[in-house]
Amino acid sequence: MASQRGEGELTTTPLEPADRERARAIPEAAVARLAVYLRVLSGMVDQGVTTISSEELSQAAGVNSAKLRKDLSYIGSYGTRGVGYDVEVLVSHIERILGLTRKHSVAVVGIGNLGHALANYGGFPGRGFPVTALFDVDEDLVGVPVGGIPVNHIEDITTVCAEREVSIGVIATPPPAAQAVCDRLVSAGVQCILNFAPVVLQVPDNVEVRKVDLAVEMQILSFHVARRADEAANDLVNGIGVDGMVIRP
Amino acid sequence: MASQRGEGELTTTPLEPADRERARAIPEAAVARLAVYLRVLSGMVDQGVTTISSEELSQAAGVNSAKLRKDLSYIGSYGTRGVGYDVEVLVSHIERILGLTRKHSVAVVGIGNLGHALANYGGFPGRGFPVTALFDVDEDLVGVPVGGIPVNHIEDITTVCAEREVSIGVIATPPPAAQAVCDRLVSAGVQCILNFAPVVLQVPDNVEVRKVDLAVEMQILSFHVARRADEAANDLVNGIGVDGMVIRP
DNA sequence: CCGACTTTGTGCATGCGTTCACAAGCGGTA
DNA sequence: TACCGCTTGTGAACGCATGCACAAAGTCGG
Ligand SMILES: NC(=O)c1ccc[n+]([C@@H]2O[C@H](COP(=O)([O-])OP(=O)(O)OC[C@H]3O[C@@H](n4cnc5c(N)ncnc54)[C@H](O)[C@@H]3O)[C@@H](O)[C@H]2O)c1
Ligand SMILES: NC(=O)c1ccc[n+]([C@@H]2O[C@H](COP(=O)([O-])OP(=O)(O)OC[C@H]3O[C@@H](n4cnc5c(N)ncnc54)[C@H](O)[C@@H]3O)[C@@H](O)[C@H]2O)c1
Repeated sequence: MASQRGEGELTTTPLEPADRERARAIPEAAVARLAVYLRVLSGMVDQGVTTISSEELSQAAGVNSAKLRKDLSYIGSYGTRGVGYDVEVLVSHIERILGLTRKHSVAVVGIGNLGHALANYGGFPGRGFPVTALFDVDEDLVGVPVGGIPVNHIEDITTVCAEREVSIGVIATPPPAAQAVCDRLVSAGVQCILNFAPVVLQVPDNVEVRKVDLAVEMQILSFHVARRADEAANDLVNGIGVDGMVIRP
Repeated sequence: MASQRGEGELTTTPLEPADRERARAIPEAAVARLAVYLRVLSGMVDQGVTTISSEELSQAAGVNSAKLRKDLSYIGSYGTRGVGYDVEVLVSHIERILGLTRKHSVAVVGIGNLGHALANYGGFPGRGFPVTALFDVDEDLVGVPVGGIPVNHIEDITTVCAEREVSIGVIATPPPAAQAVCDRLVSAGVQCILNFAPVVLQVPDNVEVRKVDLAVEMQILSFHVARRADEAANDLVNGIGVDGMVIRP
């Protein structure tokens, strides 16, 4: 079912066989960083920077320069030794590898607190992710435009997603509704899902899910506070003050 | 400066020496999963489940059962062979390791689209993360209550953060303001920052930053679509149809 | 009390990701 | 053209995380 629109997508920007091999091999972690490099590089273009070294770019992106070079090497050799990288060339290659040569239409499901924020957010279209459809179960919301797009009823999800060629579905419903919404997105042919609801979604193999769980993020931060406070306590009993000074040498 | 409130925190829930060693050794990836297990287990408690096996819990959390057991082993041996884990015991141990035995007061900076959603969100307080302070630079917003809390002016950040013992700062301002806001949070003594602005923040070593970058998440999804479409194209030229059937054997 | 059955906890192998360190390559200069 | 200094690209080593497979340790029925 999901492959119905598949053939149409094959016509966009065919990759060279060599690139194909590489794309398969890029580690997930490197992909995430490539997206960050892309953002930094876009800023460079705006500032009129034409060339950048791995050292400079790695600083701006907050990573090790060796890691940066390795990440870039996954997508090919587009630098000039002794000089650095041509910013625009790098941008276009990263965009190509990340599949940003075509637009990815986004649907948001659940137009509550978070859904409103997402729909109103101006940052996505400019980066190739136009929000083209909004869905909610609340009759009072249906028809109301949010961020310029009228809310559709969740029942119409299959038709509307097909019409607008939605490729990414964002789930911003309460947790109990998330799995059902996910199932509907999947049967509407959406293969990429970004989930804000704190639940583990079950999906078929051909669907990619990423989750954003703010409570988990905070708990990780909490863990580090606790660990740090504990190390301080530990150091204290070992005769080292909290500011690093030795109390009783 | 950040250590001013440090000593007060040392009094909360001292860990046993054995736990201390363990806490230091827990891999970051495992910490993130422990938070997920905790959420799932909390749901189990509500359903009246008293005991759970690693197999069941791993299913519910969407991970491999061996990995789950290894993760749990980082925090100690609290299971019963042949039976499984006592849900409540496990909950309390994970909470202890994650430092959730004390509340972590949260401040949100930048009360725009996203800041409003965060301030109105009811999910944080119940998980030990009460939002106790809101800040914005916009005079029209100052004094207006959002989610029950009046917005303070950004200039008052140091005083207010100290008063309300803020331990986590959330940045939801436009990107150009993020680094300045971050610096102010840091000098106000906040050691944990959750950043929604798509910029790389520079912070001292004793401050922990986590970022949530939705555009990056979408680009990762985009990469997978591209890779998949490409594999399909590849299979096609090798004589395999998009639905997996061989066309010309 | 015993033996069969269940499930944990972990040693070990494997694979992935990071980092180091340097040869190869390029531009500039004399 | 030949040399010099700079930066890339990557082989190789290391460390961390994952998953397997099984001994150890417990429960439960008889
Ligand atoms: N607001 C936040 O800052 C925040 C933070 C972290 C996580 N989350 C998570 O994001 C999700 C949304 O949060 P929120 O604060 O926007 O909630 P909300 O209650 O404000 O909005 C939920 C919306 O989903 C709609 N909805 C409910 N069932 C639906 C269904 N079956 N199909 C379509 N729409 C449906 C509701 O009508 C409502 O408009 C929740 O799962 C929440 O846990 C939110
Ligand atoms: N809205 C979203 O769904 C979304 C999605 C992804 C990322 N983001 C990011 O989150 C951030 C906030 O997005 P938003 O849509 O809420 O923006 P917004 O423009 O709606 O709100 C920003 C708020 O920050 C305030 N502000 C500006 N400078 C400030 C300063 N120096 N100190 C304190 N407050 C200040 C503004 O007054 C405004 O109220 C942005 O960086 C954006 O890129 C937002």
